[in-house]
Amino acid sequence: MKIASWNVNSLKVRLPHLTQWLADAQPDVVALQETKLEDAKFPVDELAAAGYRAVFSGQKTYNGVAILARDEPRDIVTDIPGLDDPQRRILAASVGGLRVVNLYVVNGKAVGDPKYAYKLDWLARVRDFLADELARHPRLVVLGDFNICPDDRDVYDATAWGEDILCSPPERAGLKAITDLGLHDSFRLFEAEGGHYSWWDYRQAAFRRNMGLRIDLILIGEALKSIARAATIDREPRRWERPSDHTPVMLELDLGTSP
DNA sequence: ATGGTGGGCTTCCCA
Repeated sequence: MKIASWNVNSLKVRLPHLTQWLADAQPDVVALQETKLEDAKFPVDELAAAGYRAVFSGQKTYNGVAILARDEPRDIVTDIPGLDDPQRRILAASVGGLRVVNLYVVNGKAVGDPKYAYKLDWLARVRDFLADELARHPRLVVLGDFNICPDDRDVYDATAWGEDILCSPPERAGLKAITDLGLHDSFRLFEAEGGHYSWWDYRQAAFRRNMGLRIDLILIGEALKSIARAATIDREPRRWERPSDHTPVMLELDLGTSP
C-alpha cells in the first residue's frame, strides 16, 4: 500500500497536476492540504473518474484538507474534540485497515506573532487528540504539512535559518511531544542524510538551487514500523509548469494480502 | 535589513 501527502496550494489550480500524479504514482491513500475549497466545490466527480473516493473538510480562500482513497474512508473526524476552530486543518478517517490523520499544521508567521501562539497551542491539542487516536487505533498514520523542520538536516541552510519560524525550539518540542507518543518519522527510517526537502519557496529560484525544507511528514505508529518498506519524496511535480510550492511525499507499507 | 513569488470572492492577507 502506498500512502502519500501533498500540500497542493489550491486544488482548483492544481487539479490537473493531482490527476496526472495519481495516474503516475498510483497511491492508495492521499492526504491533501491547502485545498482552499468549500466542500460544495470539491471536485468529487473528477476524482471518482480517476478511481478515488474523497472525504474533505474545506473552507473558502484558506486551509482545507482532504483524504483520497481507493476504498471509502470511514469514521470521519473533522475537528479536535473540545477545540472550536473555524480553520479547516484536520481530517481523520479509517481506510484500508489503517487509521489516517491528515494535518495542515498552522504556519505561525513568525516567532512571537499571535499566529505563533496559536500554532503552539494547536500542536498541544493535536498531541492530546493523537494520544487518544493511537490508543484506539495502533495502526495509526499521521501525515501532512507539519510546517516544522524536525532537525537541522531538514533545512538547506540551518545556520542562516537559525531558530526562526519552522525551526524554533518550541515548535520542535511540539513535534517531539507528538513523536514521543510512539510515532516515527517514516522518512528517517530509510534516510539519514540531509538535503532532502518537500517544500521550496517560489522566490529566488529556490527549487533550482535546492534551497528547501522538509516539512511534509508521514509519521507511523510502532505497530506499523516493521512493515514500512520505503519512504520517498517525489520531486517531479515540482518541476511541472505552475507547480505547488510543495511536492508529494510517500510511504510504502507491506500490509500483506489479508484485510 | 529587505524583498523576492504565488493563490485568493485581491488593492491586502496568507504562505
